[in-house]
Amino acid sequence: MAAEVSTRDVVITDGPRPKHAQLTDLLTAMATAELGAGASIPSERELMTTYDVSRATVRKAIDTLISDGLLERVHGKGTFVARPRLESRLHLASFSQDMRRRGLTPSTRLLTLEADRPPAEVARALGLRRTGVAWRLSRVRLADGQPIALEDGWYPRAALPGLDTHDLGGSLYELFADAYGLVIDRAEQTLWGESADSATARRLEAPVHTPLLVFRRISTADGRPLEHVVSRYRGDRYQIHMSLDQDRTG
Amino acid sequence: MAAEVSTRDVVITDGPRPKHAQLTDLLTAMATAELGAGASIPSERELMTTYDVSRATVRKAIDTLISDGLLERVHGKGTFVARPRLESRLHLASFSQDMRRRGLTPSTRLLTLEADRPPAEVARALGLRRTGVAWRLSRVRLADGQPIALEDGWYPRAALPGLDTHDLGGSLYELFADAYGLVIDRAEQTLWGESADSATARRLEAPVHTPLLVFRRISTADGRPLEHVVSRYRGDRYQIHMSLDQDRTG
DNA sequence: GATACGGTCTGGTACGTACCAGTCGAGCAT
DNA sequence: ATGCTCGACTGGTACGTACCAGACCGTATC
Repeated sequence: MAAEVSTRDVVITDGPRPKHAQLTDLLTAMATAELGAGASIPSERELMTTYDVSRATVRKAIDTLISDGLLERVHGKGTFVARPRLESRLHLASFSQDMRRRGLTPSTRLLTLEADRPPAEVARALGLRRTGVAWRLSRVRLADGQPIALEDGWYPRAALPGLDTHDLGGSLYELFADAYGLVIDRAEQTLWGESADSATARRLEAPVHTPLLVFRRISTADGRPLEHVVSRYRGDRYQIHMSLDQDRTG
Repeated sequence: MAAEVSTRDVVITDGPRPKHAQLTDLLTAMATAELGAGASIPSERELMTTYDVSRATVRKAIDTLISDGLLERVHGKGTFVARPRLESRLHLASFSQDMRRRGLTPSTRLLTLEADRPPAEVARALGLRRTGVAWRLSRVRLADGQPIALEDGWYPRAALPGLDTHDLGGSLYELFADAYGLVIDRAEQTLWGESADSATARRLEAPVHTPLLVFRRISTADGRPLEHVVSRYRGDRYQIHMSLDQDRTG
C-alpha cells in the first residue's frame, strides 16, 4: 500500500474553507484514526506552531470537537479523545406518550369532536360498513405549550361508545386501554411531505410554506382497526430517528 | 408580587466566577424568562456595551448556549432563542424495495463521483482512517423516469477500492454485496422536513418551496460503516410506509 | 410597482497580547 | 527514602484590533 499522509504533513491555508474548520477536520482524523479513545492530542501551543494558526483558532476547532463529543479537556493536563456515547431506542406510542418520554409536557387544543359518516377511504380502513358512523376528532397537539402537530382522526363509534363523554386531552391509547379494554398493539403508517397552507400555518403558529411531515396512521387492537388519523408535524422542528435492520425474510 | 430584577440591572463583575459564565446565566434567564422561543436576544455589540465585557466574552457565552441548544445564530440577522428539536423512532423499508413494490422502475442520473475528503461529521460517522478520503457520490434517483430524490453520499475508499470503475446506476447495496462481499445489514436514519431551494428544485424538476423529506442515513455492514448519505425526496410525490409494533419490553 | 444600490445593522474569522490556574516531574533538602 | 518547592508544561480567561460576509431597509430610478 502506498505511504499514507500523516496529519502532520497537512497544511492549513487561507481559502474558502475557514481555518478553524480545516483544523477541526484534521483533528478529527487524528483523534479517530491515529490516536483512539483516551489518548491525548498535541497541546494547543503545539498545534499553533505545527499548523501556523493562532491559539484562538486552535481553541475554536477544539471547542467544536468538544461540543460534538469527540474530545474532552482537562485543565492543566491536556486534551483527550473522548470515549463514544450510548444510544437509546423507541417504539409505538401515542403523541402524549412520545412527548412524555422526552420530558416534555403534552397538551391538547380540541378543535372538533362529532359523530359523522367518514369518507370512503377512512371507512374502508376502519372496516366500517357503508352506513357506519365514526367519531371525528381534530386536535392541535402541543409540547411544553408549543404547537407541534395538527391531528385529524376518525374512531369507530360502535367500538368506542360514549367517547365524547371522556376527557380527550390526553393519550387516546391510554384511554382505549383503560375505558374500553382495547390495547393498541400495531399500526401501519404512511408519511409524506406537505407545505403548510395559511390555515394550517396559523394553527401551528408557523409561517406559510413551512415544510410539514404528514403521517397517516391506521392503528389496530388485536387486529381490529380503531384509529385512522392524519397528523401534520412541523418538519423544520420535528425529526424522526429510526433504526433499519436487514429484512429477515430476504 | 415583589418587583423582579431585570436582567438589564445585573452587573458582571470580576470575581471567582468567570465573566463568560455569569453572562451565560444571565442570557439563559433572559432567554427563558423574558423572551421565549423565537425571540432575538440583544446583539453581540449591544451586550458588550450593556455589560461592559469584550465581544469575545459575549461570543463565548453565546457559544455555550448554542452548544446547549438554547440559542441559535443566523449570520447577518441575529441570535435567537431556539426551540428544542423533537424526536421519535420508527421502522422503515428501503427506497429500492419501495419503488419495486410499487411496480415502478428505479433509475439514476449520476451527478458527481470523486474521491475527496469528507466533512468532519461524515468522516466521524464513517470511522474513517487518517487519510480521510471517501468517494463522494451525488445522484438524482428516478422512478419510471420521474425525479424522486436527490442523494449526496459518502463511501470510504479504503473499504471500497475501485468503486469508480463500477456501474453506479443501480443499487449500491447490491454492488457492495456482489463486488466486495459487504452486506449492508443495518442503518441509522434521521428524517426531517425542508423546503426546496432553487438549485434542488431544478434538479428534482419541481417548483421552489416544494416540501422535501430529508433522510440522513448511516449504513453498516457487520458493524462497519459504509455509507453516509443525505437524500432529499419530493415530499409531495413520495410517501413512506412503515409498520409499528407494540413495545415488547413494555 | 419593481428593481437596484448603498448604508447600517448583524454575525463570522483571525490574529494578537497578557495573565491566571491546574498538573506534574525533577531536584534538593532533610 | 520522603517531602517540599519550583519550573515547565498544560488549559482558562479576558481583552483588543481589523476585516469579511450576510440580512435588511430606505431611497432613488425606471
